[in-house]
Amino acid sequence: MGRTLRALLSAATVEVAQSLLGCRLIHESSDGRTVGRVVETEAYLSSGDAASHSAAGRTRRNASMFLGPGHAYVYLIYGVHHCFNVVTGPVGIGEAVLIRAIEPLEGIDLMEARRGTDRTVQLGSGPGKLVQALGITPDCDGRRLFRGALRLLKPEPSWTRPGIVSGPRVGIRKAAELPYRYYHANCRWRSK
DNA sequence: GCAGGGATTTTCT
DNA sequence: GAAAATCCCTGCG
Repeated sequence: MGRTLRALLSAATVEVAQSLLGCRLIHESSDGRTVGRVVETEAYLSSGDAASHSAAGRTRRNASMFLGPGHAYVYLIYGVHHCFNVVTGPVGIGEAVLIRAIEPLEGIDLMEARRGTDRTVQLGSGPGKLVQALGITPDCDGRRLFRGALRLLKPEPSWTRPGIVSGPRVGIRKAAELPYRYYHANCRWRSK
């Protein structure tokens, strides 16, 4: 047996960002069940990372980043969209992995209805898009991801991981040179 | 196909 | 006042 999900999420954040690739993100809502496979992530650290929301300390908005491994951090971006992160690092430290893209696996009809498109490739190819497709809402912020309506699962044992590529993070100016974005090579589901 | 701009809230300077 | 871990629509070719 490999590591438990709990152990996997307790590793160093840049390692978790890579281990999360291939994991499944499941949301059971009153509308139905949707499942996506994580294919693109970004790590945000607690020190030496000016782009991290935790860089200036704890605020009401980023409080969930400090709750410890396996919590959800959901925040509003550009006043319009929400982004979903998996909190990492010890309690009180303030690190997280932004989920930037998923491959739709189950509940694709529901995802298309939520997104208002029948273009399956665009259901999860961006951090705001996947939040909308999975029906993740701000009240998911701070919740634990090991059980409950919104949860993470490790990849199926039969699943084989494609090669992992890293590069600069997207949409930031500070610390933009740090190669903390990870994604599967040759993956049609990642963001553009 | 690609560039440009609007939406709209929180945070920091 | 401006930037921000974004997305979508428009106009133009």
